[in-house]
Amino acid sequence: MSTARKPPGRDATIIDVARIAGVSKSTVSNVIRGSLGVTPQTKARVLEAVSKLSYRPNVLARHLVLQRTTTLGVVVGDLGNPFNAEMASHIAYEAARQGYRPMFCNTQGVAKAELDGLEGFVEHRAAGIVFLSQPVESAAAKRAVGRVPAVSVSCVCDWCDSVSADDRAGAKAATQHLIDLGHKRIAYVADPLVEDVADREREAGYRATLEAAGLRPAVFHWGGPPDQLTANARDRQVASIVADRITAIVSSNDYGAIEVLDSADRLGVKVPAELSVIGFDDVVTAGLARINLSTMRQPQPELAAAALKLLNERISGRAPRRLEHRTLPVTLVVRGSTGVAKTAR
Amino acid sequence: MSTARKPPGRDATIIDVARIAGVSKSTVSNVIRGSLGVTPQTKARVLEAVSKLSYRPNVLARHLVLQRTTTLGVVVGDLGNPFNAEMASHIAYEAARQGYRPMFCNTQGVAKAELDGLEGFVEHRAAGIVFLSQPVESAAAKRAVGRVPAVSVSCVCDWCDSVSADDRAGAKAATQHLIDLGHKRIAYVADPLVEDVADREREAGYRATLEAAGLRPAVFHWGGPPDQLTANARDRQVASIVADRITAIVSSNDYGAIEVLDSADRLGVKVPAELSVIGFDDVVTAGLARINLSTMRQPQPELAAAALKLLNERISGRAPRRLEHRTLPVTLVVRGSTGVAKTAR
DNA sequence: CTGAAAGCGCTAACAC
DNA sequence: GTGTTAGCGCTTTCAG
Repeated sequence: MSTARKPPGRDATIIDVARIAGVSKSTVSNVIRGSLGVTPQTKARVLEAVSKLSYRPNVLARHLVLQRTTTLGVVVGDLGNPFNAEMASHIAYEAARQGYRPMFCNTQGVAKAELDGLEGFVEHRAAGIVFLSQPVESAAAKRAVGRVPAVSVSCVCDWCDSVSADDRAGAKAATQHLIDLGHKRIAYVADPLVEDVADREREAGYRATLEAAGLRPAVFHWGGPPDQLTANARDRQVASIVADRITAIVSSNDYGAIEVLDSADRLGVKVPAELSVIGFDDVVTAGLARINLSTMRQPQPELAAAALKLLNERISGRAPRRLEHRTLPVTLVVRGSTGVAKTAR
Repeated sequence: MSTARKPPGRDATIIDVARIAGVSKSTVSNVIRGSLGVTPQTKARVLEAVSKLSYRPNVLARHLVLQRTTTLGVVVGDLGNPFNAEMASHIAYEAARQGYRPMFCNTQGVAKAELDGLEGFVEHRAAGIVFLSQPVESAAAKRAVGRVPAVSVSCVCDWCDSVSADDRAGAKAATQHLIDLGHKRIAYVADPLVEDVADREREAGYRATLEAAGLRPAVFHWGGPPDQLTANARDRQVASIVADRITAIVSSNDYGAIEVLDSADRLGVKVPAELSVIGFDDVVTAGLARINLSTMRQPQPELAAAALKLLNERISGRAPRRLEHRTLPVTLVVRGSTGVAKTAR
C-alpha cells in the first residue's frame, strides 16, 4: 500500500512493481514479456502489482536496450487529398496489424517539412519508412533516410523499394475503353498533383494505346502550380479541348477528372454525350451518384499490405540485396462519365 | 578515418562523435543542444565529426533521460472519412509547427483498436493525446489514457478538455436559413457517423429553432449500423420523407447530406426545387460543382490550433485545474442545395 | 570551458 | 525459477 516511492508525478517503473510484488526486476520483465518459466503464483503476484500501480512498460527504455523499435515513419504529401488519406488509412491498419506504430509527416509538398520529418523518423530510430508521396527532394530525402529501410507506395522511387499500381497498363486500359466506345480524338490531361513518375507511366500507356490504334495523341498539362489553378483557368483549358473536337479525356487521376467534370458543367458541355471523362485511382468521391466517374481502380488495401510485407522483409534482412519494385494490377470501373462517341455513327 | 568502433550495422553514438572530435560526451551534447559556452573551434570540430559519421542523436535515449517526450498520440475513427482526414492534416501541421511528432491510431470504430492504440501511446510516454473522434468506449479510454493530458477536437468529451465547433448554434443557423427560405416542414436527419454528443447538440439546435418559429420537428435516424445502410434503405427513407410533404432537410453532417442528394437524384426529386438540403462540416467534396452543398463550415485550422494550444497549456501545467471546453463559431455557406420553398407563394 | 560520473527504465546473459 | 548485473545513448550536475 505504500506509495512512498511513487510520487504522483512519476510513472511506476518495473522496480516499483518488483518491490510491491516482492520479486526482482527480471522476474517482472519475464512476466511482462510473457516468457515461460514463471510460477503461476509469482506471475499472479506480479500482475496484481502491475494493476495496482497502473504500470505501463516504458517503450522508450525497451527500444533503447533492444536497439530496435516498432515505429514506422509515414511520409504523405497531403492528407487532405482523399487518395492519400485512404492510403494512409490502409497503411495504418496494416501497420497496427503487424505490430508497428505509425508516425506521420504531412509535408504539404514543402521540402523542409519533408526533411524535418525524415530526420525526426531517423532520430526516433524508426524501423522503416513508407512514402505515400514521391519525395519532394529525392536526393536530400535519400540522404536523410540513410540506411533505414524504406518503401514507396503508389509512386516509384529509384533508390528504395516500391509497390505501385500498374500505371502504364491502367492508362492503356482506360484509353482502350474510350477507343472501344468509338472515340477518335482522345486527350490526356495531367494533373500537377500526380507524382511525376506515375504520370509519365500513365502518359506512356495512353500514347502507346493511341498509336497502336493509329490515332494522334494530344497531351495537356495544367499550367503553373496547383494552388494557382483557378476554376477559370481550368474552364479555358477544357473549353479549348472541346473546341478542338476532342470527345474524350483520360485524366491522370480522379481529382483532375472531377475538376474536368466541374468545368464541363459550367461550360454546358454534356458528359458523356459530348465529352467522355475517365479518371485514375477510384477515390470514394468518384463513386458518388452525382460524380459517377468512370475510372481505373487502384487496389489500395493490397498496395498497403504488399508495401508493409516488403518493408518487413527488408527490415528483417530477408529481402534480396537489390531493390524490389512490385506492381499490382488496376481494374476498369465503368460508371456514367464515359459513353459512346457522338461522332460514332 | 578509423571506423573500427562503428560497424556498418550500428548507428554512430555520441561517444563515437566525441572520440572522433577528441572531446568528451558532454561537450558533444552541449554542441548538439546548442547550449552556449562552447569554443567556436571545438564546436566546429564536433560538427565535423557529426557530419563525417552522419550522426543522428537518438531521441529514445534523450526522452528516456529527460523523462518527457515530444510525441503526440492522435486517435481518429476513420482516416478515410474526409472530415477526419482534413482535421488530421491540420493537426499534423500544428503539431509539427510546435515541435511535436504525431503518432496516429486509426480505430475504424473498433474498441479494441482504440484501446491498443491508447495503451501504445501511453507506453510511448506520449506528451499528450488528441481525439479526433469520440472514444468508442469512453470509460475504458479514460482509464487507458490515465493522466496523460488529452483534448478532444470537434467532439465533446466529459473527462478531458475539448475544442469544438458550436454545434447548437450551427444547427440553429442552418435551420433558420431554411425557415428564411419559406420552408415549413423541415426534417432533421442524423447520420450514424456523427459523434453522439455533437449530434445531440445539433438536433437540439434544430428543435429549438423550429419550435421558436412555431413549427413541428421531424427527426429521422438512419437505422442500423453504418455499413449496413444500403442505398436502397436510404432511398426508402428519403422517399418517405418527401411523401410526408417535407420540403427541407437539415443533415447532421455533409456525408449524410450527400447521401440524401444521391437518393433524391435516384428518386427523381429535384434539389432544391422540391427538396432543400443543408449539411454540416463543409468538407472539400461539398464544394464540388456537382455536389454544390449548402452547409455550415467548421473552422478546421482554427480548431486544430486551439486544440494544440490547449493541450500545450495542459502539458506544461499552465492550464487551470478544471476541464476546459472551448467552442468556435461556424459559418453558413450557401450553395445550390437550398432554395426557396416551392409552397412559399 | 571541458570532463567524469550517475542514472533514466528496461532486457538479457549468467549465476544461484 | 529467480536474482544480480551490465549496459542501451543520452543529459546533467559537479569538479577541474
